[in-house]
Amino acid sequence: MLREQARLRAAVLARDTEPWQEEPSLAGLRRVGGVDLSYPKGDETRACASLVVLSFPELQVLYEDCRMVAVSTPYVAGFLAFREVPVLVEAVRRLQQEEPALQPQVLLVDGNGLLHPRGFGVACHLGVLTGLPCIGVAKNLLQVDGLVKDELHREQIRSLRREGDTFPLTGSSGRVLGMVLRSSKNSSRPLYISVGHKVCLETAVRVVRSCCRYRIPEPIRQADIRSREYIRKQLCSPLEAASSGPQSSAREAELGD
DNA sequence: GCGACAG
DNA sequence: ATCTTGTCGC
Repeated sequence: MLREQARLRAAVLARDTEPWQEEPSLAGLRRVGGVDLSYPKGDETRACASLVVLSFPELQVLYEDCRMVAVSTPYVAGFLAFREVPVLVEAVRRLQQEEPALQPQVLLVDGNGLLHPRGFGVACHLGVLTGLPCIGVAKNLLQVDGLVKDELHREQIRSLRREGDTFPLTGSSGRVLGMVLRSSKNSSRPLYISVGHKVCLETAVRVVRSCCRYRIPEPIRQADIRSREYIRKQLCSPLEAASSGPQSSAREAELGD
């Protein structure tokens, strides 16, 4: 997996590539996508993956795809992409095939982009494999390249008084790996924004800010709501499967031999 | 052994 | 990620 990350990392573009990104007002941006996965509590093999596309700047849901999928790899810190990206790439392909006109101009991804142990988080990974501009949006700081959640960091967070306030995350390497953003006037908990693919950090922060009705940007929030609701329902309704039992592969495997 | 550990 | 209720505030 290390080899694979290094190979794909070479294809990451950390700068803007589209006309609307040159516009401080984001004029020309019409569709923003969001992805998220939710997991049933005990099950390590399945998940509900959802991809939504919202209109911009209205933030109305134009497209939604939410379904149970099989996940192959377990979650390992630093390798989240290997667990979540495969099914998300499938979701993007379905969208491109079934509703090409609703293709998002940028995708908000749960997790980090360049703010990663090897500079290639899930937002970069998904971006490279889909070719879509991606932005990493993490709810927690991944301590990397000298960045730590010490008292100084907490003080910097306290200094973010108004929504939209930010401060850069500069690693000991001198590189700015991401931006801490206060996305809501209500919550003092910030968001950790980083470049995923084909978007510069400044544009990334601008987009996320413009998508926040609450702390979590609307595209990701809508994807999150849908996937966890799907899990919640199917977790509370194994009752109605009792009437006509067509599924009995487990019993066949037992008695068959 | 101790602490970290996106989702 | 998931386990979990009420509660305080606008």
